[in-house]
Amino acid sequence: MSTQPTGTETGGSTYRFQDLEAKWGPVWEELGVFTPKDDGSAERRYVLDMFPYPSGDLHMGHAEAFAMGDVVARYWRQRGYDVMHPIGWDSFGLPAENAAIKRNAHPAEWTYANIDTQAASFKRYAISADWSRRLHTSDPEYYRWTQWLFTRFYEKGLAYRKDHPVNWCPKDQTVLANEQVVNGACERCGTPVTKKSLNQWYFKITEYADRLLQDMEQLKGHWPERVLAMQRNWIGRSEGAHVDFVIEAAGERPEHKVTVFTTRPDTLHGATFFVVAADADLASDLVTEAHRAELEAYQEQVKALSEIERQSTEREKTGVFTGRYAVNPLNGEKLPVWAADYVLADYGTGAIMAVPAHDQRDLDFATKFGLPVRAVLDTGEEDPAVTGLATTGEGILVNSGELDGLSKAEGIARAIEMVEAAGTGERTVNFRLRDWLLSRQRFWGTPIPIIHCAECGEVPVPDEHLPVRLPDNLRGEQLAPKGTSPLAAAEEWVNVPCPRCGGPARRDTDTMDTFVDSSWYFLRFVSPQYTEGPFDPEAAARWMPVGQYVGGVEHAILHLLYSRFFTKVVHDLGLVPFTEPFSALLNQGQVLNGGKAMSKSLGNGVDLGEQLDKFGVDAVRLTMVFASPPEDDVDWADVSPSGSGKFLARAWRLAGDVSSGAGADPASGDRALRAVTHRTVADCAELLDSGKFNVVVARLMELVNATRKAIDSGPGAADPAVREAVEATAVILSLFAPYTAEDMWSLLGHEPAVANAGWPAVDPALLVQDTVVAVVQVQGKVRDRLDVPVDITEEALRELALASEPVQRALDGRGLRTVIVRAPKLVNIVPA
RNA sequence: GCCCCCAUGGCCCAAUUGGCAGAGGCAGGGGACUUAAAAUCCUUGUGGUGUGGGUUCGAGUCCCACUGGGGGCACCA
Repeated sequence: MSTQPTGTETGGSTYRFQDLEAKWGPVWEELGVFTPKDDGSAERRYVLDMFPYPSGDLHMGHAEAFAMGDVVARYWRQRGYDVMHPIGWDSFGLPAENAAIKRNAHPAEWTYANIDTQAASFKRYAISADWSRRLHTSDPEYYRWTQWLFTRFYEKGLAYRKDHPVNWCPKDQTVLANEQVVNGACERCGTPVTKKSLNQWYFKITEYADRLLQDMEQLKGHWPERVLAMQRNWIGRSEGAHVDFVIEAAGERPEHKVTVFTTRPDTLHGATFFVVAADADLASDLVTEAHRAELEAYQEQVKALSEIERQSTEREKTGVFTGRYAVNPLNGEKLPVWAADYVLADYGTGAIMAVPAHDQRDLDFATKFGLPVRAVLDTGEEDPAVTGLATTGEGILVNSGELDGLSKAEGIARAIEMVEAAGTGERTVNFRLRDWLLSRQRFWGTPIPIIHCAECGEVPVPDEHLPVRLPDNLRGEQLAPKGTSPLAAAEEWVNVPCPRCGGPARRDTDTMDTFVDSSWYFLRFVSPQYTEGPFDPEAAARWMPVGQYVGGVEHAILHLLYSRFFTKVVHDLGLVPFTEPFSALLNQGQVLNGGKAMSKSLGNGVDLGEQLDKFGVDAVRLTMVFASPPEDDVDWADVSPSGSGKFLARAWRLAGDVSSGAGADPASGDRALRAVTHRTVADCAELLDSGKFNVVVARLMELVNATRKAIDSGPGAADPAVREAVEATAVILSLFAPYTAEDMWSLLGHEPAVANAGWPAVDPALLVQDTVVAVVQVQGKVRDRLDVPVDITEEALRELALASEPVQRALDGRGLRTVIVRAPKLVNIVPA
């Protein structure tokens, strides 16, 4: 007899996942069961998985993430909500361009071919997506509105250009946002990043720093705490003061006012020198002619460092004297002004007052260059000048004039009052967050809709001329990175008349970072065919915010912060009533193999397609969900897709065994099995609401085991309670294993689709037990178990417990000190 | 260096939020069926919850310290 390696057989029928996948895929396709009604007949809910980048076919990571999102979508649908669960592609980006260069092709060819591959895989994977809302960010119909939004940002002053030292990836030949630099290297290719001074486009996300921080209050409890912590960290709010220092005139150089940011104004009297960022214009402005050559040599030296070297905290401090002196506004002391690279040009004001006694970096610098150290806060520790360790704790101010005797906190408050009174400073809040550098010198992205005119300057492309389409005549080598955008080479595309004056003008040749595209796609999904704007505001108000967002924690800062920013701007434009895009966030874990992330270099990759061929879609999906809590990593070496397959076969066989007719009244069925069924349904709902998907599967396995037992050695296959149990199993299983569940539903005599069967009703009467087992402890040790009525009184239970023979034996004649009674479950007797 | 999370049978993981440590699965042992095997079914768990303290009648759960693992930030003034 020939057997399928994965088939299991009983009573003449065999579970073959291949057959089920072939049978039900087309049926669902025809039914279109996953398009929301959007008619107000049910409460709307929006479930969204972070849309994929089309790099080849789907992989194990997609399989996990989308399995999780689909559990939520399918559960909510069973609960009767009108669920929107769309799918699309983040289809602009460098890999397509690199592939095009290599194959002398257009990036669109590679991109759309991969999208087709992934779309087919998603269908096989039975994601309950609404395919009618499908979008691709590289479609002109989409990026038209990315450009439209850019124009709105521009009009509000939230998109601007500036000359600034930027992160430059020498390999990708493009600039990078701060968020895309990881440990001094390009997050995409790992190449050490260098600095380059360029004129680039920025979004003024810093203007929203406070709101991005404040509004996280709404997300608490619904977003993973660590994501909120990372964003908080990234925004980096710090309270302190701006203090003005006057730089004395020196020879040909006039007097100059420089503001510093400090979190420790209480230590103003401890400032012994002053430092400006070496790479800031300020350094060159201040330096005297006598010191200019030295500064310039130093600046060259700084520029030559890679970001990795520059960020090393091991590195010795370097710097040069500028020949100038700053006057301490509090005590009139003259402080030498140095230029150094440990002060950052783009944090605070790019200049600091150095207090070596109470700041380790300043102390290291002072030690290196023989500058004085003066402690002004007595912390009870040894003198930093002697130990080389700056003191940063609490203490009492000394050597600080009228601040003497105050605590650190009092000193900070008083010092701010003093500079404010003197008009030389003010309380302020500073953020670590920098503006978002959005322009890229590459081809395959959204063109920046700006025209540069010699007469009119920057002129936005009028809305009615959008989209600014990418030229389609560039391919292969013409797209090779050369440090300027390949678009610049498309002369007939670049040269256009100025929309304002009609004179000769040139298009901006940079494209947008793909994170711009993905910062609003969740809005486009609410009305993907809308032509009057990026989205229909009414549809957005109906569907948004997203009720459950699912994706990897690698986007904790980048995508999620940018999307929050975009949503706030769109809110300020009056287009949406809400200020946060994602009410709840689930970060699914990674799929590992043998304790490590799958990677080509380790050779431990697992191919999703092979797994699906071998075990079936349902078994792979079930394995992903059952392996661990959703947010934990899944190690493919530790799990058993074949075990999942066995369970599915076991569940499926139940449906074939049911011998009562569809519609049989369960009321007459076996009460014990009914109680298990209803308990399971009730518990699963609670578990799904709290995201414990793995436990739901475990509970479902229990139900299947109980049902098997009922058929084989209980009331038998004809008992209506068995049908009730199997129907509940099919519905719950449909969240994880849609093919198997659908076939069970069909075997039970129902029409498709089980996805719309509705969550089983729970009869509360079946959840209450009339007796429970009460545990009787003596000194915390279990001595007896009593069958008692659930509603037993404390007194009655106490009496029963004390009367128990094993308890009396354990007490051994000792008297009672305390008896704790928690009716009906527990009695703890403490002997005297 | 700073911050956050985690630690339960050989492994992946539950434990109604302070009340009997073990639900589910994997692996392993035993058995039924079979000429045999596969498949299927039945059956099988002293590890006391990383370590040391503490609170409590009672701690996997709360508090403190430590160890181990994972993650984030890191010249941010």
